Amino acid sequence: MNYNFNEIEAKWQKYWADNQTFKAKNPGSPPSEGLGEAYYVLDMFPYPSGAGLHVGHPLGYIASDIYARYKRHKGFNVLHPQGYDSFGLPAEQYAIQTGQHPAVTTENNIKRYREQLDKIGFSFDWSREVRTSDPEYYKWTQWIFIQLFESWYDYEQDKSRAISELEEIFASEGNKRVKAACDDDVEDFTAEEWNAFSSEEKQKILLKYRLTYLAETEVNWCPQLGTVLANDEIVNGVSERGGYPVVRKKMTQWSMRISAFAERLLQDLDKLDWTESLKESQRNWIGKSVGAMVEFPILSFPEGEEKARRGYMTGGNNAHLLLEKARENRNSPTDAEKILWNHLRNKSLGYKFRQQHLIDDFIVDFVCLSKRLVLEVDGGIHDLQVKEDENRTKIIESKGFKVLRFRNEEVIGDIDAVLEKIETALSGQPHVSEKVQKAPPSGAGGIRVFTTRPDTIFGVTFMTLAPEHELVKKITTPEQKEEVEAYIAASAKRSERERMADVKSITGVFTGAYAEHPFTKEPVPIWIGDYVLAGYGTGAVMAVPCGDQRDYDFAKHFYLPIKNIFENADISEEAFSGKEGTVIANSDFLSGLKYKEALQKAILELEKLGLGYGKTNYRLRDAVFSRQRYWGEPFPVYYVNGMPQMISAEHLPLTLPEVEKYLPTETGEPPLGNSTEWAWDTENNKVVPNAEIDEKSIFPLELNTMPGWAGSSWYLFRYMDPHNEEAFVSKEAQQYWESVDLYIGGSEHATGHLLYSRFWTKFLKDRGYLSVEEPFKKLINQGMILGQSAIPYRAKITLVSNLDNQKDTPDDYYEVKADLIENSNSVFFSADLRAKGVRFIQEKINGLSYFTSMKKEFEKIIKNSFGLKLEKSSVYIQYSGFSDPRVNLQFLDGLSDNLNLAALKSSGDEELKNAIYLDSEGSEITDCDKQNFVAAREVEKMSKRWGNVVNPDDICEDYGADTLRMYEMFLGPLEQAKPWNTAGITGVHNFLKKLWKLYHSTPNPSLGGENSFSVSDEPASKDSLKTLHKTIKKVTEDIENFSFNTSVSTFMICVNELSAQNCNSREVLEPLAILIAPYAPHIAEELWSKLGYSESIVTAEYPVYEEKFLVESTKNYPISFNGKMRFTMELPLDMSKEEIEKTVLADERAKSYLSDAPPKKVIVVPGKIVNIVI
RNA sequence: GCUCGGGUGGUGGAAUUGGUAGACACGUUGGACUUAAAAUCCAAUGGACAAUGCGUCCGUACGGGUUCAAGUCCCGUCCCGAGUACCA
Repeated sequence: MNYNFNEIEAKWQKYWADNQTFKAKNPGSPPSEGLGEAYYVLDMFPYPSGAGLHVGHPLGYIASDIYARYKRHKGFNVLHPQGYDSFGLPAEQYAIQTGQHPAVTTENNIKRYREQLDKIGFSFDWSREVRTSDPEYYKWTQWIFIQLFESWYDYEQDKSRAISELEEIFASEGNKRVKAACDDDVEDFTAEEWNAFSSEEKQKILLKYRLTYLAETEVNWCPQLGTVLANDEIVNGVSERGGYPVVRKKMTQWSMRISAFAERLLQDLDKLDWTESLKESQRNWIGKSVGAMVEFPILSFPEGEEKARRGYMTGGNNAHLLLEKARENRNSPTDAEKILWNHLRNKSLGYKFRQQHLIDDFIVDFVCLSKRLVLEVDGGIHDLQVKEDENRTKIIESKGFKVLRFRNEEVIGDIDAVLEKIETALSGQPHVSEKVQKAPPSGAGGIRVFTTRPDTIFGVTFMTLAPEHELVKKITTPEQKEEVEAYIAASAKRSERERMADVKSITGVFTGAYAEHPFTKEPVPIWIGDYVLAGYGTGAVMAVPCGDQRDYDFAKHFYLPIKNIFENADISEEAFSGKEGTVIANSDFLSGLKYKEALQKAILELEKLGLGYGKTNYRLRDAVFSRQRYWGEPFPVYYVNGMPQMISAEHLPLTLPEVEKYLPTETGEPPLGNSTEWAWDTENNKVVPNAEIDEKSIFPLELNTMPGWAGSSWYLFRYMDPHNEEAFVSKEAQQYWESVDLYIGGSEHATGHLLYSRFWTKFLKDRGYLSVEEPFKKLINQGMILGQSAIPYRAKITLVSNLDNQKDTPDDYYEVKADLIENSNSVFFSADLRAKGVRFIQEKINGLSYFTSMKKEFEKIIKNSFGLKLEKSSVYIQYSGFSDPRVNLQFLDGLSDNLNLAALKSSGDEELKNAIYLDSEGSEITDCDKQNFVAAREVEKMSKRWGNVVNPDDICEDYGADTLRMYEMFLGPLEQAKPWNTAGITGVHNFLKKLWKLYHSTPNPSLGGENSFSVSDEPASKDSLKTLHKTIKKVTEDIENFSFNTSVSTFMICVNELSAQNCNSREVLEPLAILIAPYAPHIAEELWSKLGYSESIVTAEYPVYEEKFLVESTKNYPISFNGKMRFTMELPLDMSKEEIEKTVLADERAKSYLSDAPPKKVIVVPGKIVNIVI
């Protein structure tokens, strides 16, 4: 019998299906005893696309399948399910184009997927299959959504709680003391106020606390896809799917308050057995930064806004003039001022006072900022200005200050009485140290910035706002208005992409306004610049040019001052960004302090002033949860007076309605708006036609659907108890299986799916529905299997280099005539021409631009493509797109690299059709038959478009599933990306044939050459047992370390050795079959049944490694001289060090290396090595 | 820029705590079997020198260092890949 893999594999696949071999046992259902220890192995479930599987897809499934089967042999009750993430864009796009219902497309695709998967012999428990688009499944997705709606996040207890508990708190004590995750614009209210609110007002407020909430947010709108996208669905400023542009737009959307979980999501990463790089991605995404929120009061406003202001110095919208005046006043105080200052300075009264200080547009004589107390000393002339003084006092008091007025005589005559009055006033004023979270203390408003370096606050020389910052319009002076508006308009036009591509250019405009430095009280000019992002922090920065490179560049560019506040730092060329060990200088009370001390001190002082507080900022934003699509979970939501209401859980699922068109409606509503039956009857609890909406008992339903990650965020729990109609998972099942022990999937989900499902798991745990905090204990990212593509090198670039000036130009270059390049659409050149080193020279330099941002990329291309190293200053380019086009592999002549130009030119691609092709000599190809054009090969993603997809079905047909499984593992480490090369598969296939032969007798040609099964019951030889146990040891270690490639090698070595030993002893071949069963299950089953077993091999006990078979009495010692191995010697292992040394040195070969001189030193490591130093 | 991985034959890749570098396989070359091819089997295969063997030298991106001994540890440099990016 020969190894007929097709027959064997079909037979066992049928057997497994018929016998439900891989059905995992659940607690509660019979047989409930002896379940064994639970082990949960999960693959990321696939989206069933129309293209079917290629050989890259099963890689992770094979690895997890091997592990699952291994664990079964080890006696575990293994849960190894599979399902489909079956809601998604492609089916819907297809529906838009063809009108075919996405459910039909999806069903067909799933069928195809299942067929393909079945052929590979996975040990999935298909009785537990889930599909996210199945109403019985998404019923529970909707249910979880409702739970989120009914919850809020309590920072005090650091967990999610029921919204009813929050209502209780509001009713009994208002919201002041509640530390909850909520919207920014929540206003304080008391219990009385709360109780007096109408039901609608209450709902509005509660919405700001719910873990899923409806709010107008700035979203990423993708016009081409007609939907919004989450941050993780955008790659490089364009949509992940389709690569369409994305714009910012304000829309009312459902959001998930994932930001409330930021700290837990970050902290708990440490508990997980994930790769460091993956954890790092999540850390990056969460983006925690610790620092301070600081407020810079705004000093000046343009005329016209608050014109009525009067003071001793009116009309001053130029704060620096005021400040100059203040400085002047400080330098020439009146006698009374001098006396008073002597009593106030240095915190003599316990509080810090400042003199001649600017408040709004007024210079006051003295002020204690932390107590909001202003002292004025009036001289004689003020008698004439009583009215103006009153006015001035009023305005200052409106800013929250108390004003005390003294006359010169009072101060000079009885300073003690004056001081007493001041002390009384001070004690009567509240201490302003409250965090500046709510309205800023000065009524005029301030600019709030987030900084991680409050210690550098004395280095602030200007501020920069994002162009979109809401204050920009308010503070811009009339003189600057035109310029500022032009700048805002220009930067609004620039797309996200342009902004990213052009990182280096420095742009910005002065607003004309000034802010006040919280400590020095000096004016700080306010600029706008698009290096500041509206979306991060507060959209404003305090610029510290000496410590931040971007601020530094900005300052240099606009000739703004740069103040050095670091001891011994050279900032003449660039900013100094050192932290640890840095000593702050030139910074008032921070001078001489080290970074850490200064940081704390700065925050403390800011808090005292009421102008700042320590704050932790996260980059993680709340996730937008609405999609304007058809093919997704409907929200269980209807609207009463515009307020969202949940459909109660017992009426779920709310199933997707039928629509005629899958496009948005004419009025721009989502596709569900096309449905005529999409209203909710609250009396009968069912969906009714839209026409019946009366806003009394029948209300409109939500038109958006949920995003793709909704269903995938919790599916792991559904597998535990997939048919439960009472709950998404029973407590019993969940507590038995806990969470996923091993999760395998692609790294592209690092910041999407993996973060969201951690979030939902934590939430469900908080609310008591789960016993675990994290969904995936161990996670492995399988690398991608790549295909090959063919590339004609594009030469549509104009390059002028100063190569002529360089002495060492390559001899072997080829000149391509400039006019050839100029006159064509595209020029491609043969890969072998490129290899020679090509140089393009154009004589006329017309319209050349110099793009800094492209330069680096270009230099790389020149270097990689032409092997030329160019001086940085020598490259000038005219950009016209560098990407080389990919050509479908079908255009290659056979297996060669030669492009079939005739076929290519008759293809549909305009560019390729009209292009000029240069052969290896650099001349244009006119005769496609005689001249060759060589395409370059590149390793990249498999894609139907490029014809480089390898189908696993074909491999199974030609070599068998066992070969495919082992070969995919053999390719290299699981986590590494690697190119597919079908040629190499023969090695693995031959191995399986050899394995088969071990169990069969040598063919006898006279009997027709048929092998027959033949295993002897004779005891195995010592060597064979040694081989077996060596293999058990290594394979077990490898499997535990997920080093599947090396275990395949180990099997090969084992079979090679056993073949050489002519081993056919049952004692060895039976354990070997079990060892290999996880990898090549079909052949193992076949051999197992031939060995006489009627039961499947899948639960056969894993062989136990026994050391005694490996014990050696001798060791082949490598003998090295000065560390270089020269020869080996077979010596007994129990030989002592001294004896070894003696024996080795006595050896003839050793003598010849020593050439009679005694060795300097002899190192003997028993059992390892002997090294002789000469 | 930052973070995390890497850099070993013609190729994919092995190499426990530092201890015989290149396991295993592909490819290539030669041979056997065949009318022939395929399949199968055997042998060789890091490079250079020597070539009959004995051998010698050089070799894990590059330059240093530690050590009896370095692919492995330390310092510096270069390059590649992935993620992320005016993150204040």
